[in-house]
Order: sequence, then C-alpha cells, then structure tokens
Amino acid sequence: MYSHLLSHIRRYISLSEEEEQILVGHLSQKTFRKKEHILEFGQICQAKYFVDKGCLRLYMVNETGSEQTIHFAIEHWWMTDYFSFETQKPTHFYIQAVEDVELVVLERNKMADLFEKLPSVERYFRIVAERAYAASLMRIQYIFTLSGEERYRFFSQSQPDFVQRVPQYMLASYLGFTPEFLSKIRAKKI
Amino acid sequence: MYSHLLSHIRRYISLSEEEEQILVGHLSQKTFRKKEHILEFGQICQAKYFVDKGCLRLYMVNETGSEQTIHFAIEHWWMTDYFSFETQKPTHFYIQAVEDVELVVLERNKMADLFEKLPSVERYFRIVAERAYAASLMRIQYIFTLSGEERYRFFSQSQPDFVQRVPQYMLASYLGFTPEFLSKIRAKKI
DNA sequence: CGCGGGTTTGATGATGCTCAAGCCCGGTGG
DNA sequence: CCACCGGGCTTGAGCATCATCAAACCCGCG
Repeated sequence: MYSHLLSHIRRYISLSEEEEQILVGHLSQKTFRKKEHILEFGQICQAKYFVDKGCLRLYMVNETGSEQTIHFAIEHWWMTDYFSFETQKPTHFYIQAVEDVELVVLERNKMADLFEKLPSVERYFRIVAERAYAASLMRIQYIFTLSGEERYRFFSQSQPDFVQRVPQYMLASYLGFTPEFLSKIRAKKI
Repeated sequence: MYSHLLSHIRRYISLSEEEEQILVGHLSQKTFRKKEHILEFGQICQAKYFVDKGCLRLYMVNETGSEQTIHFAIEHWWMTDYFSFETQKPTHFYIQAVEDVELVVLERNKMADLFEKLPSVERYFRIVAERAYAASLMRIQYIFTLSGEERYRFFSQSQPDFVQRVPQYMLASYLGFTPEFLSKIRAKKI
C-alpha cells in the first residue's frame, strides 16, 4: 500500500515496524484523473504529495496568459508548493495530474504530531528538501550553460522514457523554450 | 557573537536559554578575506556556513573555462554544497568570499549530535532548505519568463543595494548573460 | 607610474521567438 | 460507423535578443 514511500524513506532513515505503523497512520491516499488539478491558483496548499504512480506537474500562468511548467514529479518524488504550504498564503501555482496518478498524502495538520512522535521523519524531509534544492541549482546551471537544443538532448538522454510521457508543450516550457522550437529540434534529429 | 544566527533561528523555532547554549557549543566561527576560497573543486564539503557579515558566492567552471555563478549568500543566508555535504562526494563547485566575510560554521560531524539533542534545530534546517528550494523554483520561473534585461531590472529593483556590492561579471553570470551585455544594459539606463 | 583585471563599445552573427497557416489524430455526438 | 471538431504538432518567414570577438579604456594596487 505505502510500500514505495516506505522504501524511499528507508534510503535515508530507519524506522522500526511500530514506527512505520505510526507514520502510516498519518498518511492517506488519493487518486486523480489526467488533467485534474490537485492545487489551483489562489488556494492555500495544505499537504505534501508523494507520487506513487503517474506524473504531476507544477506550473504557473504568466501575464501573457501562457502556461509555464516549473517542475515535474514522477514516481517517488514529493510535490507541493513549499511556499504556500509553509507560509499558508495563497499559491501562485497550479498542480495538475499529467497522467492518472496515485498519491500518498501527508496533510499539514498531521505533520507537527508526526514529527513530534518520529523526529527522524523530519530528518527525512530535511534531506529530501536539501536534495531537491541541490537538484534545482544544478538545473539552473544547465539552463545557463547549455543552449535550448543541448538542454533537450541532455534531458532526453538522461530521462529517455520520460520525454515520451508528457505532451510536447509541457516539456518545451519546462526546458525553457517554445513548443515550435522543440518541434524543430525533433525534426532535425533525422 | 552568534546573535544574528540565533535571532534568525527564533523566527522559525523557539529554544530555551540552555538549549541555545547547547546549540552554540556546536558552532564555531571563521573569517575569510575577499577572493579566498571556502570550498574548492574536488574537495568534500564538511560544513554549512551562515553568513554573519559579508558575501559568499557558489560558482562552477564550465568546459569552456569560464565561471558560472550559481548563487550568492549575503547576511543571514546559509551556504553549502548540499550535494557534496550530503553524499560526501567531491564537489563540482567553488565557494568563494566575494567580500571579507565572517561566517558561523556548523561542522557535519557535529550535526548528528546536535539534532539528537535538539530535534527542533533539525526542523529549522528543514524549513530553511524548503524555503531555499521554493526560492530557487521562483528563480527558474523568472529566468524563463523574463528577458535578460528585464531580469536585471527586476533584480536590481528588489535588491538595490546588493547590485552595487558585487563585480559586474559575477552578477552577469548569476543573471544568465555576459558581462558585455550587462554593461550595455547599464549604459542604456541614461 | 605602470600593470592588469575589469568594464565599455561596436560589428557581426547565432539562437530561439512570434505569427500565421496547415496538418494530424483522437475523442465526441449524431 | 462516420463526420467533424479542436487541441496539439509542424513548418516557414521574419525578427528580437543576446553571444562572440576584438579593441580601447579605466582605475585601483603594488
């Protein structure tokens, strides 16, 4: 049931059988259909979501009305709007199911109690956040040192299966260029 | 002595007088002169650094031999290479003093004991990491939706004092363009 | 006082955007 | 089962943004 999450957690901390039960008691599950929204602009983010199956994306709509995909979360990644979650202010983002998804949900109002009982789970989330931050800095690195085309080739080489899973317009905006440009890159590939 | 750090910590968690003493017992201080390196390529990062006074930058050298500034840390920001720190693998980065700096140092080998004694300090670092991650995603957002010139104007408006403190070539690479281009933007301003 | 790192300025050209038109294909209703 | 949407993808022309290279300049520091 929660086996993927538990094995992910075991990579960073160790919990006894009973502790795992306590943890599981603080979790719940949800599913969403493709294109459904988990979080919408103006709402206050109340949970962290662990992707058990499927794919989520975090995006925002800019002044010109076009969608900017900021982040994807596939299996075994956490997704939330950390800013809204932490400050309890309305979010500027949308979180949407790219495919049908099965999520493990940790509600904010259960977090304090969970961390009280299991401080090592807070360590797990500290490490997850630090790694996500490190990955994000690497991404900025790639954005600045590689051209759009290089970025696409690098990304599709390191995630060959993933580039097939998402619509081109989402991938293009995630990589920082237009769908038209991605189309031209792919055409050249021949 | 550690007053800036302590008041920063108090924004997120509360510690008793004695707990603050325990915390301080796990910290140390270091100063570096402008242009000195705190961390260099190939080393393994062994500490987190809190900037008490001055300015640090995290940068890397890309294949063409030019420096890419990835991040700055000014007063009351933490700086480390989270990836090297966490995995204990050699870093790809450099951390350098942009100005003379006074740092508060938390050594990795004192961290486990500290978090054992004061779990709420681990909460503080979780929140710091989550906020840093959120800020990093916002930065990616700006990189993609604003042009280079817009990015500079936005940044210098939100950090008017800071843009004066760092050499232009560092700021340019932080913002994702060349020093020549920054020079031209500034010339236009008249 | 001269050296050298950093900045300025200008010419040229690549990268990737915008806009517009056409196409492809999967889903929906008749 | 077919017709017809309509969203997403493709293709092309023209253009804005910004990089590259080179030369001159400025100024703080030894």
